[in-house]
Amino acid sequence: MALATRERILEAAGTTLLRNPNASVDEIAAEARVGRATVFRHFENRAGLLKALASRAIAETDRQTRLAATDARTATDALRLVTQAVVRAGEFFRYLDSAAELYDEPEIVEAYQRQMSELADLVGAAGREGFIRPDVPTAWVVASIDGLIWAACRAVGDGELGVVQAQDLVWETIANGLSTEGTREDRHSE
Amino acid sequence: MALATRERILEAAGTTLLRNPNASVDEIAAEARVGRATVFRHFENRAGLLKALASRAIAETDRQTRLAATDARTATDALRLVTQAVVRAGEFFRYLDSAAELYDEPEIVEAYQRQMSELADLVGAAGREGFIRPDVPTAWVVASIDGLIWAACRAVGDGELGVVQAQDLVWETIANGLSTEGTREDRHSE
DNA sequence: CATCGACGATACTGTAAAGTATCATTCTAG
DNA sequence: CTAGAATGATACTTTACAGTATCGTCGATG
Repeated sequence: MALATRERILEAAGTTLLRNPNASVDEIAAEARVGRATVFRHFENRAGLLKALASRAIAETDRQTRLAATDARTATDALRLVTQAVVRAGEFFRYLDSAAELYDEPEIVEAYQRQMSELADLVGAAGREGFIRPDVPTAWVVASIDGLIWAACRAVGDGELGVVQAQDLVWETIANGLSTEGTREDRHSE
Repeated sequence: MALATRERILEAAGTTLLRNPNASVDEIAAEARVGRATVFRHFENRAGLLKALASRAIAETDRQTRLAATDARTATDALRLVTQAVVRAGEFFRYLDSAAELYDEPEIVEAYQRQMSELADLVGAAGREGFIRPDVPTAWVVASIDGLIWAACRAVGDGELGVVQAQDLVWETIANGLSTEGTREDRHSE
């Protein structure tokens, strides 16, 4: 079936490119257990394949975040749900870490900036609810949430943490940091 | 001068590879304002250049962290100083984000794992001092510190934050998170 | 059973970049 | 001033990979 094949190729591209961002079409086709020519039957060229893969990641992230945002009653809650949704979608975009070729795909860059800007809006709204410390620059809030999501996706991908556990830890770290100081009574080791 | 030329090439490689991880030797040579052949006079091949660049980043990070660690009176303080030292050294290794070719340089991989393991040791010691919440897995503490350092280096490189500001924000976020909830004033040792 | 479309295999071309070789030039130490 | 070393420029070879074309096979569908 055409659709199943296309999906197999995208899936294989994701895992192969995560292992080696410069993987050739040969390698991707081999991973998908598909002839190399078939890849070019489904995608105009290598760049088209990468673009389709990125679009899939963006769409999946959008789907997860919109789904999450509808459940939120406050901006703070929305920020939490969206953050955790992105962690859940992490497996779809983790390969993008090293996808330098996509920097000059305006459609992809624009989508990334839109998602970042939506995150910044959410941070702003949560700040107006008093959730975010006023002395921390918004740029840092956004950047650090991004960094923590990245760390969580990586930890999940490496099998160090489960998805749910990672989701909780990300939010806990955002909200309260890692320290016992100020948030809980001081305790000594286990 | 041979040394100055070699240094110019390394510098140019850093900035060029940050912009485009797949940059050719041509581009690097052009950025260094040096003939392409000269690059091959100073480095055996492209991989050798990347390896030298990575070694330089590792050495610089080691230098900064060891310098910082000597000033520390407690493990918690050492963790803070080392974290901030790595942020300071960030410009040297930020290009490594997308340096997939280095994954099969055992010397480089081993150095990276050593640095991560030293960080884990420091986290463990800080935990025994009661600084780290006992309910947070060490793997997550290490991963999230890594993620926050990464975010800080990126923000500095993009001009969003100054180095000192980023150093403070990283530690503040590690210690207390971003939220006003449940957190008191932060403790700085200086 | 016959047809049509998707696929695998393979061979071919074109190109970009790595790496090598050579020679003229420039810089520097003595 | 001169010899030797470092460099720039350039031309060349080789290789890896993208992309195209072709043909035979397999499988579903009518």
